[in-house]
Amino acid sequence: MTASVVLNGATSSTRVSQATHARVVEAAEKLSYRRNAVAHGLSRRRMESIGVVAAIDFGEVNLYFLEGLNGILEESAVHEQITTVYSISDWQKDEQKILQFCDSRVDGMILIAPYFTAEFNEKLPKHTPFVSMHSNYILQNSYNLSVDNEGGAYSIVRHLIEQGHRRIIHLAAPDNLLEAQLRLQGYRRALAEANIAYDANLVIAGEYSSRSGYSCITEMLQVRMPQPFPTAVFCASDTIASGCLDGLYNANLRVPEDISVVGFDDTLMARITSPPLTTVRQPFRKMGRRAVEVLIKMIRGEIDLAQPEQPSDRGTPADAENAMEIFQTELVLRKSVGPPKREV
Amino acid sequence: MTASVVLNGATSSTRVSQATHARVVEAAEKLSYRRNAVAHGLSRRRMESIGVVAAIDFGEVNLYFLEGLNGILEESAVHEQITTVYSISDWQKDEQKILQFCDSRVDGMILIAPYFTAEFNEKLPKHTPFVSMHSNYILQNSYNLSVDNEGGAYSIVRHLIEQGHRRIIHLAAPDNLLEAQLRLQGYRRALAEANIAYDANLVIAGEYSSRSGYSCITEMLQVRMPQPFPTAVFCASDTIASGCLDGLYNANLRVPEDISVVGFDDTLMARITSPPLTTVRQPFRKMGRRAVEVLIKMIRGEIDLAQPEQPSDRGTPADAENAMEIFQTELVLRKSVGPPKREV
DNA sequence: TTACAATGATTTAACGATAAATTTTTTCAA
DNA sequence: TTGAAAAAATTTATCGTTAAATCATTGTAA
Repeated sequence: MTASVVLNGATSSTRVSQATHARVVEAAEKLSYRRNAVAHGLSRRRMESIGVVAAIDFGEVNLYFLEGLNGILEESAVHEQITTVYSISDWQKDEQKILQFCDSRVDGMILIAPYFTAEFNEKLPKHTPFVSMHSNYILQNSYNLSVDNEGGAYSIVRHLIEQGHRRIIHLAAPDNLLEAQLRLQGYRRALAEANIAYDANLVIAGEYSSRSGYSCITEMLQVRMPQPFPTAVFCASDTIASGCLDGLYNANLRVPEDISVVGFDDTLMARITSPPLTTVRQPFRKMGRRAVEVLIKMIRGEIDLAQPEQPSDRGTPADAENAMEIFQTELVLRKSVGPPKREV
Repeated sequence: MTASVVLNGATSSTRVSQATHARVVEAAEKLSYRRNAVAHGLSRRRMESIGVVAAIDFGEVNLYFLEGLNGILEESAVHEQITTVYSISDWQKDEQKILQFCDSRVDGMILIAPYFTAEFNEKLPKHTPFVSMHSNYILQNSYNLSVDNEGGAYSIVRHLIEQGHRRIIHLAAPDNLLEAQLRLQGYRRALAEANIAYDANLVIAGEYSSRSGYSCITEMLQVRMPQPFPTAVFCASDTIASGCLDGLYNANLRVPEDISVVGFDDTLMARITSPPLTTVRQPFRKMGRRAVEVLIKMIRGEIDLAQPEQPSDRGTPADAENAMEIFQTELVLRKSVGPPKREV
């Protein structure tokens, strides 16, 4: 007990004299004592650690995830929180696994790009605070951090239009993803605003991978062969765009001279493709940091989602809307966009 | 107790009847009981979790780290181990932090590319098993997984020589790193074997970043201006190579027509530069998996480094050499190498 | 019937740290 | 010198789980 007070600063009523204090410190030094975090956690009912659940694709390095993770690690280091990464392969298949992770090893969880059903949402343990990032479903009883997908898509398509493009392909993400739907909406809004008719033939949905980008653009060029020939491609992610670039290269189309290409995300990928991609920056790192900030507040009980309304005399009532934050995107101009080529 | 036996399979002498068993299961279901991993860990003195310490550069995404981490996550999922990532910014400055991580929250540690002094090595807690990957120092009382840096460098430089190159720049890594020294040695061995005199003027040491690659190649071209003009560059990493490619592009040198470039690592980077890099593949993922395998054996006491020699009658004595495994590299041929250009 | 398994249920102690309560010792004013 | 407050030291109970021991049934063979 004395040791606990001296070395770990336990807040007991125990008092200890200078002499004893010194003796304890000395003994601890000699034995190179180190507090057992597990026992400490059990006693305090707080492990000072947070969990991150993410579907890291085992087959391919997931840059998207890593940028967010870096933000999380950064911020949790500041708060002296230990970060545990729970890696799953599929949100649907691994539901049981996710529940298992909530075993009081961590005090709260950050879910990166979860893909939930409302039923599963119900099953999440009530005592664990959750923060979601890039969720495809607005989680109940959780704090959601999202990005303005619609606005981001709108702004980059608008940028293409401002450069003179009017025939713009969209290599979309899987259309069961809310994110993908919003990006498509942004694309359509920009077109509508410029009085460009929406042509479903120019939109093709694949998945988030460069392989998919490659095959979709190839199908577009070789099978669909839209007329008049498009002068730009809006890809739903940088990864898709990188595959798209390969496909265009194979088709002997130069970027941006013959055709312009833009991505979405601004991961490392966008900087190292050739040409580097004009894209929409998602503030992954910032969101990761914010996720930790919010989660810690939830753990400390400073944010209570179950109690959306505060006593009326408190001024600004924290309402249910606060359980969601939307981050703005930013247009990043690089070299993959040029003016449209005159008709071939 | 009964619940513990029924639900968690505790190996107590406690016996439970069919009826009680059913009642417990039902109650657990109703309460959606989930074992408290912390209490379990305290009692069993095993958390079923491993820690990974890595210096993730906060400023830039670290692909190198991620590939290894993916292997680790993959394998630890197989063994139902929880993986905690401890991120530090500097191995020297954060020594205290590293010691703090050994707080029995994890049963063992994997160190990715640690940079240790012998004194610090001494301070590592004896009760925690350590496995190092890509260490720049052979850790005592730990299991070291390394890659054949010398051989890898040798093979790729030899490949350049076989293509006809004789004037080969080496953009080296920081020379306080064992790894960098070994790669330089491999470079020299390949040259020596082909009777090419070593020219210190062609070697320039920077650090592992594309910025450094850019500035080193630029200095080489604009300041040192070696004669006869080199026809190839051996970069100590893919990241360096990517910067080098930029520098060459700026200098209006085409790769591989005017000059060939090779890297080391075969991270994602090597696949997406333009042209894609011929490089040396490090089996990151495999090493990550192996690290977990070894660590788990150490935790279970199946590998005991303190006891390198087994009783003589046991056949193959596990000797101290077993505390180290060296992985072979593999040459990956892509598009960044061509025959040397005739003298300009 | 007694004895003795076999079976089921309950209790105790431990993991290491902590909070609070209790006991012991010291200090100092009356 | 006494006595009460202050300081120091010690004890007890708890966190949730587990291992082993003890206790209480039941059934079965002699």
